[in-house]
Amino acid sequence: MNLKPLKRKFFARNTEQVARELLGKIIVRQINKQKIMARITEVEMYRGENDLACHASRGRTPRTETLYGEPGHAYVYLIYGMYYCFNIVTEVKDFPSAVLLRACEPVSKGFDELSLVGPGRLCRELKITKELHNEDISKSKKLWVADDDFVVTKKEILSSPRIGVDYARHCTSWPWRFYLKNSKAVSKLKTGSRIASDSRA
DNA sequence: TTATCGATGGTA
DNA sequence: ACCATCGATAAA
Repeated sequence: MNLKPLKRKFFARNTEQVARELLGKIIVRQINKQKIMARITEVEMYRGENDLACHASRGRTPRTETLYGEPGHAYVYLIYGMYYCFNIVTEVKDFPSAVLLRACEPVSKGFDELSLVGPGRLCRELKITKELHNEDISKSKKLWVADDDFVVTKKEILSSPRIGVDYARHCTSWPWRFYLKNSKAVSKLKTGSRIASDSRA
């Protein structure tokens, strides 16, 4: 398994391309020499101030400063008072964009099949907290993404609207959620069935 | 099976 | 007053 970190160049590209290529990669979380690993199965992209679902849609604030910073840094924030969400900043400095990691399937032992599904659960299980906010994951010893030479073809990737952004008006329907068709470890909106627009290729 | 609700705190 | 969530519970 190739656990070398993806470099900044990987993240310094078009956000959709980065989002799609992150699928199948491995998140490595190292806590004193102990590595927890998980394969990315579901992501969402948030791009620019014109994306009403993006935290930067209301401009540059102390909170969103990291989104405007160098690509390859972690944007970690607290949601609903009790969960963290982990994003990776993309593109170029001063343009706010990132990819939210929504679900993984376990690579390390000791995880239930679905315990890493959902952005809040993923962070809880990988122990990603505000301590890692703004961490440079191209250089970090605590958190990075490894290529693992895992091959994902275009056909294996599906897209849908993003989850939980009903407030984002015309941006709500943008198909900026990407996930692996063949993975069980993707979030479901309603019990049993995947959401309607999941069928697009 | 689907719907609703409470926990809990940073942000603007 | 929101909110890129989750888990529990109730209703049907």
